[in-house]
Amino acid sequence: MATPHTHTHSHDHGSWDTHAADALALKGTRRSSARDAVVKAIAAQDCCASAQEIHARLRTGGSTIGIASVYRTLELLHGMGLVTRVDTGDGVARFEPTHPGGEHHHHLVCTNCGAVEAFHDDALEEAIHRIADRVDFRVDAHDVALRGACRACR
Amino acid sequence: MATPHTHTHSHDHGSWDTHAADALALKGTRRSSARDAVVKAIAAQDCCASAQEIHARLRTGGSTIGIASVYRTLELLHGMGLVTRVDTGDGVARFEPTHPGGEHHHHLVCTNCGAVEAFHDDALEEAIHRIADRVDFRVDAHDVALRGACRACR
DNA sequence: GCGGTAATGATAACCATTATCAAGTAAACT
DNA sequence: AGTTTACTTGATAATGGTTATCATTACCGC
Repeated sequence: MATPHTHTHSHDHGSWDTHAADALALKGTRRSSARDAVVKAIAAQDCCASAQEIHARLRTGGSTIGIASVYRTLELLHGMGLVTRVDTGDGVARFEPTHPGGEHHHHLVCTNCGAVEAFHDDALEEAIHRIADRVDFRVDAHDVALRGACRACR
Repeated sequence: MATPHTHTHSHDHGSWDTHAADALALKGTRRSSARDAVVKAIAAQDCCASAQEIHARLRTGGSTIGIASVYRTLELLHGMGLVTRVDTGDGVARFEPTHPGGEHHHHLVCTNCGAVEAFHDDALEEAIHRIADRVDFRVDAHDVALRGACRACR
């Protein structure tokens, strides 16, 4: 039923890397260091990150990538469904890898400090699938956010 | 509790209109035409609307309200929990009345044309309440968005 | 190697949202 | 009623994330 969620940040994220590379090759995009860097950065994320955060992380790591390339790559990946956009409510778009297997998580957002945690729940997924079947809408994706106070802010 | 001011007294207990007016009076805010106009506009909404949309609607209706007052009022109402913020993913914040009874809906967002529809589902609410009980987080609110293609865009 | 062109990085432009501030006004107090 | 106080307003400047522009770079088929 409900699995406790702790991001171990191990090899369960490893396949997204090649999945994304394959999809990009199939689409016929050229190879570039900027795009590679962003894809690699996203593959290393355990949860969502904003364009600015990814950019800062890369620059700190010695890259000379421009912020525009980060936004461009995120837009490209998002359009291809390789990345999921997460809105935490502060007006900043965050992104995280979309796993090919379909497994994903949702978010707990602290309205006080802005912290974001992930969780997964099968009953929730089941309920959403049932809804998708009955509405007059082709549902491609879904996202859920629970808002409140994290342990530290409570 | 006799309010010393003349305002359309609706005896419809549970309506958002009077609920909001009571909450504002309790908080001790002054009465102003700008705030009244925004509250009235929100009360008339069936679903979410952005600050700019509310502003445009009011100006079209002859009001001289400034955009800043719309944002200020929305911020005030949101802080009081009278209004719910909805992020549809296009980077603009939308708001809709938070009903005192707790009944609420979620959204179907068309990723093609941006249309937003509302839906409600008891099983979904039940699943979310169960999650709220088990996580190490004080959950105050939640929102769900199903994304895809609406009937017209499909 | 060459050439066409996708992709880049710097930066200007864009736009929703916020902050500022002088003027307006509701409520309290004579 | 007049006065005072400070909350509120509307116009506008400032902020900040995101997007568009553009000259330059560099990938890749030939």
